[in-house]
Amino acid sequence: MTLEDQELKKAGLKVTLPRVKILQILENCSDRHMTAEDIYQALRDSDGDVGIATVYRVLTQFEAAGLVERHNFDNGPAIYEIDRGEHHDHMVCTETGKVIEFHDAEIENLQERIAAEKGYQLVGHSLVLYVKPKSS
Amino acid sequence: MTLEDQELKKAGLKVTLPRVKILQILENCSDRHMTAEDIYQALRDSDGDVGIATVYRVLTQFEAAGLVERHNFDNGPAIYEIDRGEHHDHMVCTETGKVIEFHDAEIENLQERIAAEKGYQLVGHSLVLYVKPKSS
DNA sequence: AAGCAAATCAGAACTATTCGCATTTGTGGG
DNA sequence: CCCACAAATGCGAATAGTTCTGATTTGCTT
Repeated sequence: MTLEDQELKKAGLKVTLPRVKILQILENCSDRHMTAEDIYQALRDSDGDVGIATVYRVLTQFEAAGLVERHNFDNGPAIYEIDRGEHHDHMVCTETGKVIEFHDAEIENLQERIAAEKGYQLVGHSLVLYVKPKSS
Repeated sequence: MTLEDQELKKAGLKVTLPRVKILQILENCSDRHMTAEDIYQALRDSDGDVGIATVYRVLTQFEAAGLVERHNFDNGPAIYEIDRGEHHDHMVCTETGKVIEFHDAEIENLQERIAAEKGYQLVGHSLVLYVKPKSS
């Protein structure tokens, strides 16, 4: 029983081949941020016959189970990353496409305060900074 | 020559019926935030025969001309609003769908600083707070 | 090892948006 | 004021991303 198997069990999900493989791909990918299509290609390149529909279905379940997070940058496809329990926001380089994670406690606090000022309770947020290399 | 006509001329766009009507709809809509489909329906209800493709085309041109702003909330359709030149971010009520605008100079500054710290220059950002009524 | 619910596959369907092309519509020049 | 011509439009088809459907397979329970 591998580590991935245990994670799936813990999440109350049956341990199937597609699920294990997708979890491994997400854990081993270099920059931690992949689209469903990226994962589908990675599966295809390695061996198996996993349909794109399964990739989406599994990712949605993983999200519901708290194993991965889904983000929507601008208008492209959604990107997925392993949820390590450390909340962070993203910065995307408009020239290289590079994704950088960051966390700022002050911004988080201000968000709470702004919601409260308008009579609401914050339940979530999405913050993406679009940036370019300093000198260009 | 109406006000809308002048705005279009100033933006270097030919004054056509679809463009004038779409601009009016956006200016008169109650909460200032509409999807392309909303606008298409509003046109349909009033009278004319404007295709959905034209609605999208015109909105894209308006955006390029700085007349409207497009925003992508989560994974639904894009929403459009008249650009009054006052930058603001959005808060969306997860229960009522209500959209509330806000602006916070401090958050804006922090964003600049964070980008700079990582060696980048901020070129844009997207911040959406998902909220619910305080007592529920 | 058998049974059964859960998961998967392939392909169709769906939503949001854009494209191609034949037709129509504004606009500047005469 | 009218004409010509580029620009804009309408419609339907195309695309991208994602979800659904229904028949088949797979993994957990005993």
